Amino acid sequence: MTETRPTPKFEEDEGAGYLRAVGLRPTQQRLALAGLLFSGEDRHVTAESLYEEATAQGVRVSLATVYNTLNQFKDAGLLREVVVHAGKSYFDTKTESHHHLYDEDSGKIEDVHLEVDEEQVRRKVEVPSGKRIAGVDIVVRLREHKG
Amino acid sequence: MTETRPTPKFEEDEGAGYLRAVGLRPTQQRLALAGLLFSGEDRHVTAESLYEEATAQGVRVSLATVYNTLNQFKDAGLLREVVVHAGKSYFDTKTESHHHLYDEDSGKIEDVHLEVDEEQVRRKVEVPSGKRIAGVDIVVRLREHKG
DNA sequence: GTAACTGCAAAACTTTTGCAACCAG
DNA sequence: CTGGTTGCAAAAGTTTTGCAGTTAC
Repeated sequence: MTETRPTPKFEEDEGAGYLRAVGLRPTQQRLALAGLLFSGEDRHVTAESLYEEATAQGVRVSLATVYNTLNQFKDAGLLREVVVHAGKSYFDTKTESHHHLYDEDSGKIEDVHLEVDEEQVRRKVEVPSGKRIAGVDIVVRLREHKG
Repeated sequence: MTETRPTPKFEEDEGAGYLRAVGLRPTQQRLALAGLLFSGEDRHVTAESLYEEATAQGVRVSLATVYNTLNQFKDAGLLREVVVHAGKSYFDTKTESHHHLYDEDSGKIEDVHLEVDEEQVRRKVEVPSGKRIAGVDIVVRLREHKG
């Protein structure tokens, strides 16, 4: 790998291999959605927002397939789910450890890097036997100053 | 503060004042639900779980009213919402700063006390003008060890 | 008495699912 | 070909809402 520029995780002409590598058949819809998700900057999407984006670009895909695809990508480790609102699922293309800023008024999510002592968390928390810590999520909630 | 015994926030015979203090008319349903929520230990409920509990005790209340009441209590500051799952709203009777352990398999929530340097968070985060940090929530997710 | 509140059912949303048609290999 | 995928519509699950009737004060 020649790391001279921000390497996109996904290349239009080799998307098929990218999906096969995680056990997913590279279908038209998956390739198109992966292209939207992984070709550029890291991003946060909802099923609805990705569906609208795909549709706007002329990609023929159903909302149900977007939901299914997002969940498949999540299970394959290509996406992370971000839980910030009880009524909506957000997905983040950045899978490395980081945390989130959530604007409760607009619904916008941004990444924030906080040094969390995961070791401190592991020491503080009594993990029941048979269980493991699947993740530590921090959400910083923003609201308008006036109520 | 004389903290010699676990002071219930809510006393059956003075629940009315407790609700009036936050601007809510003490109706039968609100008194009954407040009794369930605030008479004993701190607890975590969903609308559904509280509705079932109330119904089991013979309290006549509708699910819609439980939803409305939980949201009114939240707005009044008597409850905190805990967002751990995109498809369900949880409410916590403990309103002081603390964090949560969430078992993704069973859906159970427990409190966990982590010393988070809120000041560090405030320094790290660029708060847009007109916005304030409404809260910093940490969720430690537990899953079964085998996948 | 009257405004606030409740109950019910319906509506609104988000997400999942069943199944016939379709497509990748 | 053949099984994995997709699309559609329907179903499922949670939460909100409209409105007539009830209740607190």
